[in-house]
Amino acid sequence: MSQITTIDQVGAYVGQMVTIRGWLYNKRSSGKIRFLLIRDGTGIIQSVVVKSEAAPEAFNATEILTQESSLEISGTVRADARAPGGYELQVSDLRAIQIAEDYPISPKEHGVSFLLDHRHLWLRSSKQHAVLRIRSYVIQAAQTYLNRKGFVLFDAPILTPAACEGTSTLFETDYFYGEKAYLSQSGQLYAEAGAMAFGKVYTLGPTFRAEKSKTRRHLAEFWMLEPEMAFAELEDILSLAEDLVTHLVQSVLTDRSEELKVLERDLTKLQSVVPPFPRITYDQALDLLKEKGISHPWGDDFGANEDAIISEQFDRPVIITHYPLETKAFYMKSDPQKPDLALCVDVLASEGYGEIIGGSQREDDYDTLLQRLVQHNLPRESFEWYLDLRRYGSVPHSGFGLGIERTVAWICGINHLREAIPFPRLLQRMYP
RNA sequence: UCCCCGGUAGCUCAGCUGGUAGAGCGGGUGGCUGUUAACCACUUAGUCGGCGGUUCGAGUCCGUCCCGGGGAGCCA
Repeated sequence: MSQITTIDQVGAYVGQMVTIRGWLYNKRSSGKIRFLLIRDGTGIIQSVVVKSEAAPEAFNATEILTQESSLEISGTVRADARAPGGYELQVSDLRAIQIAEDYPISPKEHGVSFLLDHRHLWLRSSKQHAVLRIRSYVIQAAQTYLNRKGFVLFDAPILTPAACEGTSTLFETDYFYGEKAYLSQSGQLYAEAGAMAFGKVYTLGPTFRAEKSKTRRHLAEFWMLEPEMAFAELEDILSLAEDLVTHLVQSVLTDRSEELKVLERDLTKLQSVVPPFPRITYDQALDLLKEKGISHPWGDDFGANEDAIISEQFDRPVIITHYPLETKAFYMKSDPQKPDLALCVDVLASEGYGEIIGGSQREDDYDTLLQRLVQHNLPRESFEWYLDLRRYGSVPHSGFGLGIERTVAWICGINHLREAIPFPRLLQRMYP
């Protein structure tokens, strides 16, 4: 048996014999010469089986190989411009491990519903593969970035006793002894406790929303990255958000160019994602909408349409701050200059991808926070621990949440969040 | 919860004003020594989402339910 390697490494073995273990992606036959496209998770390579050159058993094996059959294949690596990827394998030996039967996903077109029913197999196709590799890389790059800045990974619980924000609908489940538990919609409140302990923390994990959202921008289960910093004001997280988003986009551009190519992503759109991002206030956004002929009442949050029109005006993500306080969550701090505004931020991705970041400076005064809890009809008992953070050494602090799937979908240029997570949880769909 | 669109072969779809279902792909068989979603020939393939109604006759019209997709609201 020759040197076992992976497809992404074959360039180092030109002229040598190697063994690849993988699956049959597609095959073409022209009688006595057969072309097998093999994938192994790291890439795809074309293998050429010529009757006069390969072992007879190897040539015969190509006969029975069906799409997605698993196999082990040995041959000489050759550079050839005719092969997709630039290298091909001149096959001398081939062993089928398992013959796949009636693989449902053909290289032709399929509908969304069918593909989602076969998500466990759909993951193998090259576009999905590229998206999920970029997802993996985005999460890794975000963590590397934050770790380097001195942030501590601080995992928040998923089972929580009550609403974090008191706004959205939560998934409810049974806890012990008749108690109820709710799936977390945000790790933020816990991250605030972490910030008071460690200074700078971030949570990273799944969050859950039980709203019956039925759009391409919503998932019932999605991943969120939530940095939280003590001794930080709104301005500090605006810089952090801008810097983090830039870092993610530029890192993918340099380190995941192959995947972006598979996705046929317009790179110029990503290349322009560099500081400074435009920063406008809610009031300025209203003016901007008015210029476009849209009158939006002061006090109302923007809908999908407004977000799209605002972000269209810029070639990079836009930072919107100072929304009306009354529409926002109870923990947001009001602007001392204009108390009816919140010290908060939304970052809208470019190209109409919508909100990828939402954050704020947090209310750090005990009495004000308590008053706001009451205003929002939230049960004080559930938040005693949270109030403690303002009793014992309260400091100005701020943070935001970055939606992983929205960020990945935007970077990849795909039009639905369901492709940005391995197994999406949607309103009508929890299988597979 | 509301609004719009859809459900016909394993997949993607066509099927006009009602007259007993068709193409491409896939599967199968055969051919081809450089294919690129290969190609060529032959072949296989259906409770037309369910139920009820109108009609001599319903994939087609009506009612109703189920399932899916897109959007609104909510938000990452």
